[in-house]
Amino acid sequence: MSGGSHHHGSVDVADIAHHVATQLTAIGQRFTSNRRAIVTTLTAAQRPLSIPEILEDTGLAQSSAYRNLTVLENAGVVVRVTSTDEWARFELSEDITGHHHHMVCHSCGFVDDVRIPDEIEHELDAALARVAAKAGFQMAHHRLDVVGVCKSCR
Amino acid sequence: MSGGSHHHGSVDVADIAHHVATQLTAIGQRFTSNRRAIVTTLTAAQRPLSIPEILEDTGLAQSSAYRNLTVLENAGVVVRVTSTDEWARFELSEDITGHHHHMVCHSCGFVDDVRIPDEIEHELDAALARVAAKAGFQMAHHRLDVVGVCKSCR
DNA sequence: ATGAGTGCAAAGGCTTTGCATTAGG
DNA sequence: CCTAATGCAAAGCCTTTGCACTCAT
Repeated sequence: MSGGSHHHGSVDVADIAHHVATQLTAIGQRFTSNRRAIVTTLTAAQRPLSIPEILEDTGLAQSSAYRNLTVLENAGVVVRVTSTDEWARFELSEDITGHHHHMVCHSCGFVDDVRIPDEIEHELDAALARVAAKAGFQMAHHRLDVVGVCKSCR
Repeated sequence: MSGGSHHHGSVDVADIAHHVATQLTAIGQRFTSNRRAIVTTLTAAQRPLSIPEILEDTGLAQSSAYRNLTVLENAGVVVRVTSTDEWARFELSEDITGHHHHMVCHSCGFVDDVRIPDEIEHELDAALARVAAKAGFQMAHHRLDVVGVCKSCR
């Protein structure tokens, strides 16, 4: 409801639901209450969440969580994030949150969002596209993680 | 034996075995023939390999591969790399190969090494350390992947 | 001889899938 | 009504572990 405007290319928080509904409709899927619950939880978290965290917050069945997250992933509104532990994490796509990167805790697997200056971002992206193309690789996007120790594990 | 000198901070290829032996000894482990086979395979590959690839190349039992890779990881000479598929990949540590990043194929999971100009690397590292610290995160290192489509999948 | 390493098979743990039931259009 | 979604339980799949055997010191 409030405080979402510090994201770079994000849609306004109040429009997230509408955006998600549109994306789901586009692939012939409904915006059910469970899917709404997941989106609400992810929106509030402002960071990638693990399945246990999502289940605790939404009360969904495990299989429903996995299945709906897959649907939301196919709709392009959720992405799967890799941490250092054995759990997958899920967050809203950059269409919604704006481009950002992650800090992952090597000790507990906690993941938080982080943003770097646009100038460095652009330089980096250009350099990556260049070296990738030289290797016959067609770049879609880049992933950048800070690996380290989080506040609570220090 | 030849052509390893283009790595940035790498040890000479001929010294890898010696380096690995030293690292293993330091943690009270032996440099067995299976471990030597894994190191040889990873050295030749010049890119992160999956377990099936390692097994095919070395003929090891699956459990031996996993166990020895864990030992080599603890010795600091092998690192586990995340791709887009369900398989873990393993490669020699940057102590041996020099600092680099990865291009991962979103279609088949193939991973190859890639390097970016030092200047950008340093800028990036400084920026990351800065924003991480501001968030109470102690950065150990960064991970940077190009995600896209590899030569064979285009 | 003696402890580490090896390989086979079984178990673990996250994720996916089958199936009967429920709910939304 | 009728298809999609849900939840429980079971199955899958990568990875780890138990255990007996082998090898190196």
